Amino acid sequence: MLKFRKIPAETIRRMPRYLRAFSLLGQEGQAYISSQALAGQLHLKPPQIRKDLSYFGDFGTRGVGYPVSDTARRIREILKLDVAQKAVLIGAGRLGTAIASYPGFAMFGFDIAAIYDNSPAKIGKKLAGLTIQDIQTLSGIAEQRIRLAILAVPSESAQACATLLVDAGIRGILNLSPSWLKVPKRVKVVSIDLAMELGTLLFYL
Amino acid sequence: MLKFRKIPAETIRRMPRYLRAFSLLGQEGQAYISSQALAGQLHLKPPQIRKDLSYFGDFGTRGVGYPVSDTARRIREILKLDVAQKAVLIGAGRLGTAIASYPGFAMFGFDIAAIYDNSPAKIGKKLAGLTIQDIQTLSGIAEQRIRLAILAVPSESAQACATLLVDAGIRGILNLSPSWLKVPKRVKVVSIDLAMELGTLLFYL
DNA sequence: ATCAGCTTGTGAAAGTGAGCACAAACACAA
DNA sequence: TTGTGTTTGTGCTCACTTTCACAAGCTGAT
Repeated sequence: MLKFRKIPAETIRRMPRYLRAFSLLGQEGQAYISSQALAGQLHLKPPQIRKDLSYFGDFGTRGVGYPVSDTARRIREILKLDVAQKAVLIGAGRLGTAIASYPGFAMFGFDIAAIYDNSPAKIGKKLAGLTIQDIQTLSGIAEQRIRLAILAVPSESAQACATLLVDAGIRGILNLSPSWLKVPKRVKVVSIDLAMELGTLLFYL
Repeated sequence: MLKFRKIPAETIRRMPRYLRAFSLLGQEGQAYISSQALAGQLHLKPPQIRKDLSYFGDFGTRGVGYPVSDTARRIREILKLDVAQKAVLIGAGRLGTAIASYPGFAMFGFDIAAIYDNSPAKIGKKLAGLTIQDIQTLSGIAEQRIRLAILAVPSESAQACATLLVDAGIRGILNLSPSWLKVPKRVKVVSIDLAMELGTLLFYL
């Protein structure tokens, strides 16, 4: 039964990992998997997986485990990946190029629908099958119903781009620069800071 | 006074952000900054900053704040960045190329000293001033005293590369593929999973 | 139908981290 | 020297997260 208690942020973060695991198991033709077996693969504890999934309803069958394809489908719905999600990529530099062709997005039915940059040298060129467009024309994406953006620009330009994105109606930003973006509360930002992770590594060295 | 209590992992993760902030303030010529002013910049609460720094000793002066250049220097020591840290990059694909020229590393005195790949088409070519070497010759890095590796290969190859790295004496791995690496306990792994962050974003959309 | 063997879902406990509130300490003015 | 205003360092409390332990429920064999 679906609970109304608040779902922990950490649980949400793990859901894509579960989805990946269930998708892979489905491709291998496995019909069921127990929390214990899955925990072995993902290097988590079994109760954590059970509790995480239970926040969204009763996924499993006692004595049997979790039905692989059905659970994968339900997690896709939870993450809104049952419908193809379009995203816009800002920045066609080296990082943007890498992102544009990142194979990991495809598995999630994730689709980069447009690429923007501010460099005249890049505008008009092709990248991953898309024509790089002028960032000044960004407001045009409003009609395309794109709600997500991936921001792969230097940190100096990050805030300016973020403001443009918000004005263009974007609802979520994946920020790959080490800067904090000031956006309205309705817009969700997730930042990945390479140096931050590297620092962790160095300390424990 | 230096505490002997265990330092929270989350504190460690924030240290590189503090270092970046103090470095920038130093370049601007500011001599002191209070936890309140710094909290405003980093979007944290002042007590968090004070508590984080206090784990490593008494950095500040009451009534004045934190001495910018001195604190930056001490954080560099804590993160072992007072000596230039060499790292090896595995994977010269699009992501590897982006990493090789990522400007964020330079600020931290971080130095990519060698690049390896398994593709005959890439071996021998130049990337960011370095010649791409055959991954089969990876054991050669042992003499160079490189302790860190950045793993930018497809997830299928990640575990095989990680094993090679461990055998070559690497102590820390920054894993950019969405896979869990099985390594001896003495080796520290930090993974960045783009799809995981994206999933978070989608849920809150 | 009953029982043994698993596995899920979950209340409660333990562990971890964040934020408040205040004493201690410093600078500067009178 | 004393007083005012500021800022750090930290004990304590609250909130969040993980883990345990076990009842409830399913399967297949006897």
